[in-house]
Amino acid sequence: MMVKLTSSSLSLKLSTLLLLHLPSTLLLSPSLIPFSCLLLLLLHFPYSLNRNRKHKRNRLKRIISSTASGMGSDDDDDDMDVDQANIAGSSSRKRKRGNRGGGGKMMELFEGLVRQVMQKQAAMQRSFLEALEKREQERLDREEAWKRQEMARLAREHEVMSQERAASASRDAAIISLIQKITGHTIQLPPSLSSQPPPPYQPPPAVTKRVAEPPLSTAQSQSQQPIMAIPQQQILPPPPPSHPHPHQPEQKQQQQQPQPQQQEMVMSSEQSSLPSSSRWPKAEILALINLRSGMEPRYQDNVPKGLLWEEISTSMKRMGYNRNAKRCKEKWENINKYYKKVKESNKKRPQDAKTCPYFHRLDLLYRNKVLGSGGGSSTSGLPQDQKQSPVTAMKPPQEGLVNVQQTHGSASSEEEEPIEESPQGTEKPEDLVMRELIQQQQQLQQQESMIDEDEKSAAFEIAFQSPANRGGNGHTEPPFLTMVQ
DNA sequence: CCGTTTTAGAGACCTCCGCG
DNA sequence: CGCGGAGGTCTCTAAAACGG
Repeated sequence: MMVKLTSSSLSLKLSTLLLLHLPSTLLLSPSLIPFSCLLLLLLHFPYSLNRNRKHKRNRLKRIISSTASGMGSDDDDDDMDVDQANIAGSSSRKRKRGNRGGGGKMMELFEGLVRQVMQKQAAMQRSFLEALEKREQERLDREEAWKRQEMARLAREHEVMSQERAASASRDAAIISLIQKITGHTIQLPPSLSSQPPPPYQPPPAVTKRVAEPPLSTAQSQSQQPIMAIPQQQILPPPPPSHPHPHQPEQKQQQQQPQPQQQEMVMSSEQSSLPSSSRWPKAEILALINLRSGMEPRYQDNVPKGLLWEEISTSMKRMGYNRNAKRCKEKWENINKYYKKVKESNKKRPQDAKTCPYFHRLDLLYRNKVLGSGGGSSTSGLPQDQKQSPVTAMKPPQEGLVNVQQTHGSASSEEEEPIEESPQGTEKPEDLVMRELIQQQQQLQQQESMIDEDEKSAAFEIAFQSPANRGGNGHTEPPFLTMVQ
């Protein structure tokens, strides 16, 4: 009876302990599994006692006593002890002696075992929590280090940007002073640009995007100052109209106009490698207009036109376009013819002017009297608004400045007429180059007398450094500060 | 998406006219 | 009469438009 009570109370304790601790114990420590199996086996005993009380009471006593004696020496042999107790019925007399006081020992034994389990589990929980805390601390340390690195990087970038901005500002100042010295005019800088304080910080993605945009300018692209358009227009390249040697102006142009020529050469390289087809590529037409308009002043006298077209053909061949003089002359007449035809008919042309990209150039040439009565065309068919007096054709530098400011997107209706039908936003780089060339030629005639040779060459260099980098839409910055470097 | 049709741009050639 | 410029016309071609 005492054994029964003891067993039932012990089973209650063990079941509670097992419910509380056994799952985690089993999970955390595989070495404790045999011991847990023993506990489960012990939980089964009350049912057995209830079923066969009379028959199995002695048997239970034997089992418990044998188990207690066996577990004292070796925990691993618990199952074997139970089986041995069941089997060894013949040696019951020996085991009766050892049965006295077995309940108290078992209690102590199981309590000790439970305590061990709980201690082990607590130790494992502590180590687990310590590991978690350690990992969390490491993660926080890494985050802190990364934040510090990011802050340092941003600070470095900001500093570099500030330095670049300062350098470009100093270059601008030097160039503007030089231009003022050359031209004798005081340059009115746009207040938003001249007095613009540097922004406190620009996010790096925007800066990198802007730097990557202009393909030809590398170091100057950071300056991002449309200011540079002003000196470009006030400094004039000197293609001398009355030069004794007809070939030299083109050579000079090609030497001192590296970027536009490079552009055109790149554009024409794939075309010029092959014999020129019947169709004139756009770059070729533009080159023809450029050459023809550039030679116009030299052939206004009694010079035979055959020489002119031979020279143009030679220049075209130098640029990679294989066109003979007859073809050049024919093409020139055709484009003028078509231009006038369209102008007379007032036909609505598509704004993109994809098929006739040189219209605005011709428009400008006619308007500026670069192409006057000669040049394979007459102004008889032109609309009246395109006929201007030579006074308006020879614009002072300030008008050129206005023109370029329009080119760069600033809205100004002061010009007598929009340059052409195409909006400013769709203008292409070569168009800008051509327009600048024309304006430079006009302004040159005015300023030739007041510019000595050294200043002229310097101005020429400055002016021709930039046009190809100005981009077509006015969004890219004109990096004319290449000359400073 | 693909084939066909339409349309405008452009090349080539010719003729006419003015001028020296 | 030769030369240069202008005008006209034919033809080709590429892009746009359109329909199945």
